[in-house]
Amino acid sequence: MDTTQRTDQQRSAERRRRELLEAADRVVLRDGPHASMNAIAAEAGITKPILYRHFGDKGGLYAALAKRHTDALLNSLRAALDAPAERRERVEATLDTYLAAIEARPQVYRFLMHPAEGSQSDQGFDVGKHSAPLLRRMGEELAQVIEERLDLGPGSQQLARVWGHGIVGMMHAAGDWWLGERPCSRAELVKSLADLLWGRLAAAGDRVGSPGF
Amino acid sequence: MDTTQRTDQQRSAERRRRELLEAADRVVLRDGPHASMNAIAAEAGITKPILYRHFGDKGGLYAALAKRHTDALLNSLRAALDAPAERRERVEATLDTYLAAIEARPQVYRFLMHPAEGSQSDQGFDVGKHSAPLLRRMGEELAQVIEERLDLGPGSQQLARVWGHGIVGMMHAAGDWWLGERPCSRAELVKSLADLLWGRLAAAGDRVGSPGF
DNA sequence: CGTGCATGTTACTTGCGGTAACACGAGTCT
DNA sequence: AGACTCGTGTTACCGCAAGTAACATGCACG
Repeated sequence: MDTTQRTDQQRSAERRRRELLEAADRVVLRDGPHASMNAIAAEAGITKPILYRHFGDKGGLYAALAKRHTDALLNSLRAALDAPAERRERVEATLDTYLAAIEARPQVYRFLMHPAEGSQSDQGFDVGKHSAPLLRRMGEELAQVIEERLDLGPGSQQLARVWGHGIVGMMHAAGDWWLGERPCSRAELVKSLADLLWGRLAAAGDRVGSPGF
Repeated sequence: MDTTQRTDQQRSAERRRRELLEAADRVVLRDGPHASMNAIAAEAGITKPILYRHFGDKGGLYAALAKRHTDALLNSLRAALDAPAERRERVEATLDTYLAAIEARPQVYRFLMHPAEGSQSDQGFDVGKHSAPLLRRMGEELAQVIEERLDLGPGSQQLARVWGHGIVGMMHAAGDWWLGERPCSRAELVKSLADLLWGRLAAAGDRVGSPGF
């Protein structure tokens, strides 16, 4: 039978693919996202064309690589998001999980936000493709949780999606800035962001010099 | 005197530089951020080395190009942010201004978020550099406004910066997603985001199936 | 044995960023 | 006037990375 054959070959190919991905991971984490295919192939102990046979092109490799890390991070976030605790606690835990992840492995994080290399087309208007898939997936995921758990009245689905992407973007941008400047501890950052989401911006009083109008 | 000479030459050089920037602008808007230096030079009616004499390298050209658009956008945003109106109105006006800008010229917007090409180093850890300067500048600007206008108690400066970057990130991510999928009108998006900032997330009730516990 | 077929290689093409070397024109100094 | 400088422009090249073609090898199956 050729089915057993094929599965054997498939297994072998998948194992090989995983090895290649791990090698690529090492190189990308060492040299940054601009690592060359030659370097990755060398790290894996082989030569370029094999990479191309496995992943098509550089974009394919990077997509596969990104998927691993993205899946891992999303799993952590889901755990924090679904924990049996109060809403504020869950929000803070999720923020903290994300920030801890990007703090622990900045290169991974940087790579994930960066797949703007091997993309195709670039024709005209396909905006919204360059923003990392990680952000989109996190946004959709969060939107789903929001919509499942919160009672938002009419138009809830759309509102949840806006909020999902918005909150993820807030987390991302603040984290990016924080990682660069380290102006405060992670816990302080988490609390500040949660306060923002809890409406402290709207609740704060005006300063003396600017009375309303 | 050579001063008058020099100023003449400077004037001429600056005019030339502006012409080159406009040509580059046309090409980048037509071909996307991956436009080649050759293409830009051709559009300007000259050849590569001149571009390099004026801008150093591709990163320099892109930085100069980005600065123009960034300055323009920031001016619009400042106007909306400083308008004599209530806080909620100002926030909505600012969001709307930003979204209108990226809606009107997606390519410009895409380019501004994209200067990950001509960057240097890429050594190890300089995370926080790849995120577009536009986002950073917007974040700092907003932080300043927040800190000037709001009474946030102790630690206000730090809090304002976190919020500035966070809000800008929220606006950016939501705008990026919205521009790609167009799930609703601009006005609806603005209102949803403002609601988020006004604490509606914290105020919303739980859905039936998940009673906290 | 020969026939597939996956895996691996060397060697090449193409295209881009960046640079060196040379050429022309206009104003300046003596 | 002639030499000198200096900004502007060119052609032709280097180095490097993505991607591909063509060839080699090991191994199963008939």
